[in-house]
Parts: sequence; C-alpha cells; structure tokens
Amino acid sequence: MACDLCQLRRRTFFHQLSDEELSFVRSMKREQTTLSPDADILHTGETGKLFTLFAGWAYRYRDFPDGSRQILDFLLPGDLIGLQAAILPKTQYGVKALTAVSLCALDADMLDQMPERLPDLTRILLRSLMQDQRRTDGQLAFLGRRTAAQRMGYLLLELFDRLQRVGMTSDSWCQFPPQRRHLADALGLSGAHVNRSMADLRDSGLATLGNNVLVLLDRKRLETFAGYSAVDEGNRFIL
Amino acid sequence: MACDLCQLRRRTFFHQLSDEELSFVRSMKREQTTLSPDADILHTGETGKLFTLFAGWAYRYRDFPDGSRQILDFLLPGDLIGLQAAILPKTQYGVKALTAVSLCALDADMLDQMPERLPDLTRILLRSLMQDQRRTDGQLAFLGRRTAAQRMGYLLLELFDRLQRVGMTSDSWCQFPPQRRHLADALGLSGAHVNRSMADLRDSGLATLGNNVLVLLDRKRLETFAGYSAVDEGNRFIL
DNA sequence: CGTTTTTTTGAGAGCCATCAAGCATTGTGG
DNA sequence: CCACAATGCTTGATGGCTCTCAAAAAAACG
Repeated sequence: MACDLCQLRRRTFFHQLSDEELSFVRSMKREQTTLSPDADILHTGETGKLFTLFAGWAYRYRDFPDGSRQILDFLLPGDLIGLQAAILPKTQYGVKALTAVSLCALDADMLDQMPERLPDLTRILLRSLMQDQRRTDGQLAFLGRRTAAQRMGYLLLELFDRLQRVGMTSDSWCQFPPQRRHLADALGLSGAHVNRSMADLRDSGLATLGNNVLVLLDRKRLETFAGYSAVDEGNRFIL
Repeated sequence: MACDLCQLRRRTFFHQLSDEELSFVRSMKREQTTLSPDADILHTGETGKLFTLFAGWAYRYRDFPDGSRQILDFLLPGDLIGLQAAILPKTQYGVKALTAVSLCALDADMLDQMPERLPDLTRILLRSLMQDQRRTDGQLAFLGRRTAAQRMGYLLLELFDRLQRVGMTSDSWCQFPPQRRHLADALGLSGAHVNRSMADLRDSGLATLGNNVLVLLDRKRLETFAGYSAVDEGNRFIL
C-alpha cells in the first residue's frame, strides 16, 4: 500500500506530513511485511533495522541469563520499531510480535539526513522521544512504588489510552491480546499473581479482562485507585 | 567562565564542538548559577527551563500524592537538565540538587533552531537520547526482576561508570553523596532495607559505602552478582 | 555541647513468589 | 463429531523477601 493512502497516518493524532516529508518517507520505505504472532521482529543485538508498525501489537523485551524476561514496552500501530537499534551500535533488547503484525521496513541510514532535509520532522521526532521518556518515567515510578493491582490498573489505563488514540477502542472496552505471561513480564509479577491482581480489579468493579477483551468498568475509580492521570500527548511522529 | 575555557567539555567522553557549534552554544548561554544541596532546580510542572549541570550531583524525581517519591535518575556533570520540560508542555517531574551544584542556564527556545543550524549536533543529541533510553531500559529491567541487593549493586556500578567518564573516580572508589533515602527512593526500597542490602554487599566483600565514599571491593564479582555489564557509550552530547 | 538528622538494628506483618493441582479452552487427528 | 493432548487460566498452601514500626547508636550541625 502506498504511504499516502495509508489510513493510519491520517489520524489527527499523528503529525500530518507535508508533500516534501511524505516523499522523503516514501523513499525510505523498503518493503511491507506481515508476521505471525510470536515471530521475532528484532533479535537481541541485531542492529540497523527500522520498522513502522502498521497493524497489530508487538513488544520490546530484554532477556536475562536466568531465563526470566522483562517487557520494556508494548508497541502499537504507529509506533516506530528499532530506533535505538538504528542509532546505537549494540542493542540490548529484542522485539516480538504479540499478534499478527504488519510492518513497513525502512532504510535506517536515511535517518542521518533528516536534520538537514526535514527540520520540522526532526523536531517532531524529538518531541515524540520526550513523550516516550515521560511515559517511561511513569512506568519507573509506579513499578517502584505501587502494589501489584495498582500497577496492573496503571498499565491497563495507559494501554487503553494509547489504543484509543489510534482508534482501537470502543466506549469503555477494547480488544486486548496480551496474555497473563506478557502482563507478568511487563509488571515484574508472577503469572499467578497477575491473575490475583486482575481478580481484585474485577471484584472491586474496576476492570475485567476475559476472552482477549478488556472492559474498564469504572474508569474514574480505576484512575484514582491506580494513581493514573491521562496526559494530552499532542501530535506524534510517524514514518 | 567562558564555554571555550570549560574543562568539563574537553573530556574525550564528550563530543568536541566545532567553532560554529561553540558559538551557537555561547549564544544560548544565559547565566551561571550556584545552588546549595537540596535546592530546587526545576519544580514539578515548571516548564521552559534548560540547564547544563557543570559540577555536583542532582536528581530527577516524581512525587506521589501519598508523600512517597521515586527518583527517576541521578544527574552528573555534563548532563542536560530539563530537556523534557523544554519541549513538552507540562512536566511531571522535578529536579533537585543533591550536593552543591553549578549550573549554566540556557535559552530553551533556541533548541528549535538546532536541526537547521547544527545538524551534526542534532544527530549527537539524538544518539545521546537513545543512550538515555537504553540506560532506562536497564533500570526498568532490573527494577522488575531483581532482589534488593542486586538492584543496589547495579545502581552502584552504573553510577560508578558514569562518574568515571567525567573523571570523578579514582581506582576503585569515588565520592558518593547520595544518602540512604535517595537510594531508597531510586530503588523502590525502604530506607531500612537499603541498609540491609548494603550490609549484604559489604559482608560479601563486594562493595562498601561509608562517609560518602563508595568503594568497589571486587568489581568483577559485583558485576556478576548484579547482572551488570558495562556498555561503551561513545561520545555524548553536551551544551 | 545539646539538638537534630541520619544510620543501624530488631521484631512482626504483609505482599508476592513458587510450587502444585484442578479447570477451561483450543487445537488435532481419528 | 468426539477423544485426546496441549496450552493457558484459576486457585490454594507455603515460604521468602521486604515493609513498617520502633528504638538505639552514630553522625552532623549550630
């Protein structure tokens, strides 16, 4: 599919590319791929690859020698995959498809030309990186200081809001493909306790999760419980 | 002190600015300040301020309604303070001086001109941001998955390496101003348990901390214990 | 030298991990 | 369409790590 026909980038959430920017992006575009759930998008240590995620969920993770794994981030449509790997020599993370995904492979080397050729887009990239940092700040803060159920609630709200921005929610529910083990690896919990935490949220009438569907039963109260507050992100970068 | 006389930026660890870049940075520079320990450098929510830290330690933190606090990051000489605040509308973090600090106030608005005027410097900024992200990835991973003593060891090693790059270490020891409560807030532990963790490290002959001095007694073994491995960072951005 | 702050140490409680077993769901081949 | 296996979810019991509270020791400060 051609870039200028892509529905995703039409969303107001994203920076609307000028003709010049769009032609630059088109020239970066290499190929479009589809992968099945659990497929590796980026192996740990692999470098120089860059993708835009157009459909589906993925996650960025880091493996430990003892076999455990930390999910650093979930990736949703519109997110860039592998920027760190494109810029730094040795990456220390991998990226896997969580659902079936459709990707757009990009020529990472052309990033170098961006500041000169597309200063506006460069500024927006910087802003998006600051947004990412802010989100990570929130993660760090609630990982260190909150109970399992609160962390759970926070993660659910954050994902819901991100999904909403790319039009993947209805009123108060959405498709939610992550399994227990993904949530466990993201929150630093055991799979068993993820379950207990979700049971807490359900019994308190805050949120339920079943059949790959997340329902926010009482968003206001869940926000209070989890210490979450939505942030207006402003426009975001997309390639 | 004039920028071109500054000793800190001469370190090979930092990108050596060209004449053009240096004159740009000079024109951004507003004033030089000195603050005492515990002084606020950036209040939570304050925006549009930008500093370079030239001497001393500071930390970036986020407060919770319940009074607890998470330290997101320690800031060392050469680090930029307030980039998020300069670019995004509402910041959700504050920055405080940990020791006496000396700062250089910069005109944040001039950042906008950087892509056009100094594309090389912009690329280096991007790389530094990716390095920061990689470091944060490590933090997230060990916060979620490691015991108190391991997290402690990891943090100590990371800080030691960062200090080394700016010449603030001797062989296997360094000045180490953070107090128990700072470490506690950084690691998501109670002050009491920080102490127990440090006692563990001391009793195992890995590291000791006393009188504001950190000594790495057996770096190799500490790295293994904490699951830390040093990363070659490459040159870093400085303003 | 007294006061305040920080560090150290102890006892008890709570949260969450681990282990293990039963249940539900999905997929497969007959 | 059903039997069966495989996978993931749920739930309980036990134990370990870390918190909280509290008080004493040490250090920093004026």
